[in-house]
Amino acid sequence: MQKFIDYLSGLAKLSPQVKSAIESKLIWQEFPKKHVLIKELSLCNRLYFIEEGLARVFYLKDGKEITDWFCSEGMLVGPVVRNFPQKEGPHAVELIESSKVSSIHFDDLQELFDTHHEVERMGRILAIQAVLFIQNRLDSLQFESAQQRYENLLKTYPSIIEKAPLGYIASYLGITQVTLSRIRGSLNRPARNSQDKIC
Amino acid sequence: MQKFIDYLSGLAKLSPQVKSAIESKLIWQEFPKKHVLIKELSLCNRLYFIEEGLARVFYLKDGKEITDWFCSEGMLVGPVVRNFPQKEGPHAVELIESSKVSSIHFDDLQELFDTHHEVERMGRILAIQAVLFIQNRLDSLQFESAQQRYENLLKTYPSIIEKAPLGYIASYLGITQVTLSRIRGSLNRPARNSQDKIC
DNA sequence: CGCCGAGTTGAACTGAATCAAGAAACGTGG
DNA sequence: CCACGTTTCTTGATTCAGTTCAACTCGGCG
Repeated sequence: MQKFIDYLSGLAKLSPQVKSAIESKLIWQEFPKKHVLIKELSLCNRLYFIEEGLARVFYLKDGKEITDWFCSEGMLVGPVVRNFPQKEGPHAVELIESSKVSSIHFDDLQELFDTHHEVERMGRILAIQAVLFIQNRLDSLQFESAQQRYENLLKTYPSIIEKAPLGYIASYLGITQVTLSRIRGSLNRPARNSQDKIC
Repeated sequence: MQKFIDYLSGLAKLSPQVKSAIESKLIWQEFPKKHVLIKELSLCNRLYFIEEGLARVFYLKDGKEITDWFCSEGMLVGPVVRNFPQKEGPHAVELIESSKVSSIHFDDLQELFDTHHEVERMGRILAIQAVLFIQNRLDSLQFESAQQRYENLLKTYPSIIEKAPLGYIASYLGITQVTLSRIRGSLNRPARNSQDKIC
């Protein structure tokens, strides 16, 4: 719970009384692996913060599950990211690992926005961060090859690659399982030339 | 100038005194075609609103100009979109047509954020809109073919296609001029089958 | 033991990039 | 106003990354 507050006050300065106002609205929960944290983002009325664990945000596209986000420790999930007012499609959030989460009701958040200028500012900065984050993904999708994108993910979020199954990662990267498998293969094989004697 | 205020108050309710506080900070300018409105987004200290005309935001990538945004009437350009604090690369903004713009200094904007909760909220909502906008582009880049993307642009912003040269549009869509030219060709040709006698 | 989902591998196919050469349009200066 | 070079656009041939379809492997589990 403290982590959540710390995260938020890292975005914008929050006075002690605002912090405790936020804190009084938070709840803390622990859920097992595969728990469905949010069934449909558009109907979801809580904003979650992953204290520990790993979740994935996904949706159905032509009958296939598309992962469009992994939420690891210290990240937010909820209607803020994809949905404003309450529009947009049926994105769901499922836990990949058993996880500890803090959350706040959207109505409470809205009230905090109304009553505290500081919170509103925090919300603005949060949204701007989201812009920058997505901008990054856009650039990587536009200019990098599948392999480069995989390597970047490997660099920035190695934990995701260890924990999430291949198919999820592939759809997050915007490629097929098959391609991702080949990339992995080609990433391992070249090493042999120098050291191993396999032949 | 009024358009700018109207646009902003369309995002969040602004009281008359806040409106006039904003208005007092605005300046209005007119520039000819090809005028460089912003040389480097990262150094830019004004937020512009296109009242009339058309601009493009672009940057250099491996020696090539990449257009990453067209700003037509009723849109904002400036450090808000791509740059927060003052980081990020050398994005520039050039006018494609002669244009009329309103603008506000970033320091003034910051002051308005500080002094008026309403303005802060407006800023938050603006950022969220940017998130949704980019999210859309991301989805279209991930799932749509070059042709679909072109057709969508044609539907949503036909004016851009009329006014901007091919190369700009292509790099905005994330494809080459060559491909875009072929798409155009294939979009015209099939019509012949039904009506014309060319053979 | 055989089934099942997850991952790997092969072969054929495809959308778009690249390279390269023309054609059209667009100033700019004589 | 025409001749010129320059940029913008079109078209063809080739290449390549990544998809699709399909078969096959492997570890786990009823």
